[in-house]
Amino acid sequence: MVRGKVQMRRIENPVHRQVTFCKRRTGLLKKARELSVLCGADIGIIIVSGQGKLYELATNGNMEGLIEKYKGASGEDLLNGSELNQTQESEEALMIKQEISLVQKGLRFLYGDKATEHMTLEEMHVLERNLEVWMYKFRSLKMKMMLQEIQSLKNKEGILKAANEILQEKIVEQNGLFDVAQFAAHQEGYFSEAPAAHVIPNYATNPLTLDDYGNFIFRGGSQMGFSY
Amino acid sequence: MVRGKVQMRRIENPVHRQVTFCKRRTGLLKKARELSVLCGADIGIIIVSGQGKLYELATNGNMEGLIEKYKGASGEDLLNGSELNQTQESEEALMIKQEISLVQKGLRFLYGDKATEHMTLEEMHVLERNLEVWMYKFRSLKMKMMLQEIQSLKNKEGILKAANEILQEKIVEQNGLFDVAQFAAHQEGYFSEAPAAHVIPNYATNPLTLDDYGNFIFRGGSQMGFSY
DNA sequence: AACTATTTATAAGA
DNA sequence: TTCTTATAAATAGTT
Repeated sequence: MVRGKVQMRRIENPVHRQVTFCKRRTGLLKKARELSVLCGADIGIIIVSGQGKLYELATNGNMEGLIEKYKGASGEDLLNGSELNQTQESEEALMIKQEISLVQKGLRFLYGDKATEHMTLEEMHVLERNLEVWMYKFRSLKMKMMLQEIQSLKNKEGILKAANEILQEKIVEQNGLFDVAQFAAHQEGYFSEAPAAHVIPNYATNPLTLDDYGNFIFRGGSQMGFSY
Repeated sequence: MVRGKVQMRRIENPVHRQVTFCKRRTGLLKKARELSVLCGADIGIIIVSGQGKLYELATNGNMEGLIEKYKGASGEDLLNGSELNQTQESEEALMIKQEISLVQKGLRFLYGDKATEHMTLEEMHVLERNLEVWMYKFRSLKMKMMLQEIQSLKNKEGILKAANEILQEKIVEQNGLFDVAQFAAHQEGYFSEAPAAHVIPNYATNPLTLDDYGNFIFRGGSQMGFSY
């Protein structure tokens, strides 16, 4: 039992230290998972024990990505803009290829033979994540258009198939940097119900305002309502 | 004050979520510092909030060094294969494997040879729990994948219904530790809860999540209202 | 932020 | 290791 407060200094007894390490490590990772779930945060933890043993947690299943994000954020001050462009571009291409591969696997799973095509939970996680990132990348399209896209997707072959096709288009585009105008024009053709976009706004310099979301009625958050 | 257990799912109220994020983030970092001091471990934590804000802790004051160590180890991992892989495998991956394993066992039991595939009541409980976890993990996919999978299960007779029936048999055998009626009622609620109040998120700072996406696709939720 | 009723984590013992 | 249990610590909801 706990007798009095624990002194906050290194536990000298190696056995006690090991046991405490095991217990508290478990507790720490649990807390991290909870924080991630409750607050939608993305958390990565690296623990190196006194013996040099490594433990890790990446709540999104992608420590590398988190590290990149961390480095990107902390390196912002040092490196502005162009120098890393080349490597970032090839990384982008690699990522897109991976996304396509995963989406295609998802499609085979959905429309193909589920008996032979296995998707692990982890793959589903990554797929979900990639779709999220993908949507974020295209956030600069007008929300109204997005709504129509989504309704269109719903009516048509489904998000995975469309995502796949668009990603396929994007890989064609990847020789240059991503071109919003080109993509938007493509969207126009792809979704027949979409209104003609006479002007393609430059959202890089003109961020969306709330007015842009005007027709977009958001109906609350996720209400799956299960608990455990 | 704390009233009852906290439901382990995303906090929908943005204010509550933010407050909880702040409190639990502080708690997590404190736990990490304590573990580091008590056990001489080297710990790095990267947290990306839902708003994309970055928080970090490096107990030795050198996150870069820790990341290098991590990358070195996981690189070795890839080369060496099995042994390090076992100990250094991410908690997440381990959890997922366990989940899949148990669910597969459950499926074999339900649809395979019940005579040879034995499941204890405890395993059933865990399976039930894991199914909930599964459903939770998939909450933000809310896509055809989910729908088709679940409908497929439903068409087959429904794993949960079947599980319930079998649990009921078990319970009769074992003096009723488990309230099937309550469980079934709980199941009903999974997809039928009404959406919460209208919120207009700021997508400039809050990239769309698939939760948002799901509310487009399944607006109204009636399509998700299947029962078991 | 501060306050507490509760839950959760966990140190030590078995 | 794993379980038990007394106690410390964390924290959800309120003010």
